[in-house]
Amino acid sequence: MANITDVAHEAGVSLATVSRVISGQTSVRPETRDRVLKAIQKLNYQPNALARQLRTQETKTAIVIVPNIQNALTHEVVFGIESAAESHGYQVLVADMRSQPSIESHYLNAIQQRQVDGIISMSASMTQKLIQQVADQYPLVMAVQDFESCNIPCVSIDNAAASRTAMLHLIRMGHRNIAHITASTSLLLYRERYNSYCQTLEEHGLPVTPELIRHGEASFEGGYAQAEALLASGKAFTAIFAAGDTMAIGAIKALKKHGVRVPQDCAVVGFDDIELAAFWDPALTTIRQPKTQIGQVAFRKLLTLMKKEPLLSMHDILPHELIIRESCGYVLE
Amino acid sequence: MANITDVAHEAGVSLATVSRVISGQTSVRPETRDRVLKAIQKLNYQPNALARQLRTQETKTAIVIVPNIQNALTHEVVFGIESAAESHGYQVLVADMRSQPSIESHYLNAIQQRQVDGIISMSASMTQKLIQQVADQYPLVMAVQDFESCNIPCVSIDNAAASRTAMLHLIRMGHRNIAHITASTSLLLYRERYNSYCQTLEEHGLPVTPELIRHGEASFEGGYAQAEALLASGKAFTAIFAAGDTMAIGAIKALKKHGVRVPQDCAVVGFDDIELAAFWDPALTTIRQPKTQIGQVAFRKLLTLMKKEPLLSMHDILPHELIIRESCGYVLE
DNA sequence: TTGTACGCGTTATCAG
DNA sequence: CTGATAACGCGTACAA
Repeated sequence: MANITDVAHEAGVSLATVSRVISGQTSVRPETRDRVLKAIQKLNYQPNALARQLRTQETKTAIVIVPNIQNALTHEVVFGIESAAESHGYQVLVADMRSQPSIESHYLNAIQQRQVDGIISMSASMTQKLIQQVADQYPLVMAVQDFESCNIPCVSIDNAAASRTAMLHLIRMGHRNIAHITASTSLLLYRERYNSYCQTLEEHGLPVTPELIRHGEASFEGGYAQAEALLASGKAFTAIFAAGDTMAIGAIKALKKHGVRVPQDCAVVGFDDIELAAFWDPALTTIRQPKTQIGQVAFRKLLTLMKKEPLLSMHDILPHELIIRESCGYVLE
Repeated sequence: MANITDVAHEAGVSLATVSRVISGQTSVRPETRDRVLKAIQKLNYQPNALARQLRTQETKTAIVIVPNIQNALTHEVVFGIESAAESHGYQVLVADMRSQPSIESHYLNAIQQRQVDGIISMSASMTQKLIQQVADQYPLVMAVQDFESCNIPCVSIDNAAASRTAMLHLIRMGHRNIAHITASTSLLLYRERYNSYCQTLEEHGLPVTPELIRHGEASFEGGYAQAEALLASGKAFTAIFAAGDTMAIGAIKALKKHGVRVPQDCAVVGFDDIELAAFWDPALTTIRQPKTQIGQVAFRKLLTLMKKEPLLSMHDILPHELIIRESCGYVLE
């Protein structure tokens, strides 16, 4: 494979000139430039990225850590990151924690070994202390997920407000016994949604019934199991607020299985607005996160960090949206 | 950030010795080794991957091209690739064509610029000529997808045999009017399934009805639209063989919407066995591809290519499996 | 067993 | 506008 010296030789110039032609930064005499370009063509020359990166000390690459790329939410955010990255000449490298559970060390290595210039993390499952340490040393921004009272740049929606939106929708439709299906509140994101659920209930003088709150796995199966547990508890409820669409969908399946009609007998509202939400039967009423936008903003934030420019804000809050479909029935404003 | 020279200085040895300690190849006197290790610890030294790669001329990285990582099938295969890669000390870089439609040039660049050592492609959407060219020059293996009469290493199931299995299941259950929902036969994989559908029908003296064969998009919506077209055609059918689970699921939804019960009024069999297949209502009877295994075998094949060892076989055919669930009713052997 | 010196392929500085 | 040359950080013959 041809290298820059070969090209220089072929074009009858010094390798410095070839470099100049490639970078296009400084001016080169048109005829010289043409000769070089011809030589590049002829030898099918491609600059060696490694050598360039070693020299410039930057890889133009960001790594993004995701809990599970299979997750529809994650995927859209990554899409946003990639589109923003591409328009700035950056590559992105996706590290899926599902494939490599010891990803902490893995991505730490990636940045310490200078293989990437920055990190976007959508996972909050490692210790806050560790990630804070990394964030102190290297460009890092959290997306979707966040930590409590920390000093790490972050892009997300206002989970408390979004949950409140969902709950108000349910309450406005006359529901008084509203159950909550969620995942582990060790993740701030679920904690915020849970707290907001309780608070909104209280604000409206509605009871917070422990039996109607179930924590489980954030998956189809998790939602299914939790809905069954709800049914088995014997406590009456006419609505479920699920802290994620997969759980909501699982719950709907369980309800249907047990002869509970959705939305007639029980309304369900989800969270995230994954692709399947619109296709499920009944179509899911849910809170939409601006997934692509979160990704784009996160990358731009990372970019200013990588350029060592000052951040305008530590935490960017993007707007959420209530998407009304079939699973709650309709409400006329 | 400390480099190897700093460590050498700290340990009072030459940088060559440090390098030896790190690689562990040649022998170093135990006390010297200890001094070096201490220095590494103290300075929190991490070798610069770029410099190392530039020097050794290999990145220990493979790139995998996927049409859409969101696809459940794709994702499992990638998982298999990653697990095999990890156990051999390789990293894998996933390039999603959805994010970067001009991926051809992209991955070509990646390997030409020496950023990766090999390629696994799950996409057959670029021209065969181009990919053949690349395969001639660099380590490349196809997975899941394939090209006709080409000379590119490949790992997949036997699509014709698998379709036959699905069709035989339907025929054995007494179906005589079987429809086929599939995607564009410009992809060999769908062409093989389609041909096998026709052939199996003919073998059993059953009619091949053009109106009962619909080509569309391989998605929920595609399957939905195609099933509606089937219904609208007025031709009678009691079963559908869908060339993909997403299409099968979309079709089931359309059938239900139009009052056709599955499996009582119409049986449906899918292809791939994606995660949702088991969770959909009714649970989908389908052909399972050994997704993880395909990935693992593909990586091992790539590895022998990268090591410049001879390939034992050009095309590895892995076994498929008929998974019987609810969407066809049950058959007693 | 250890150290010296060169080269991997670039970019950047400094003369000319 | 162009050319020589010094890094970037590492691995490895070769010599000691």
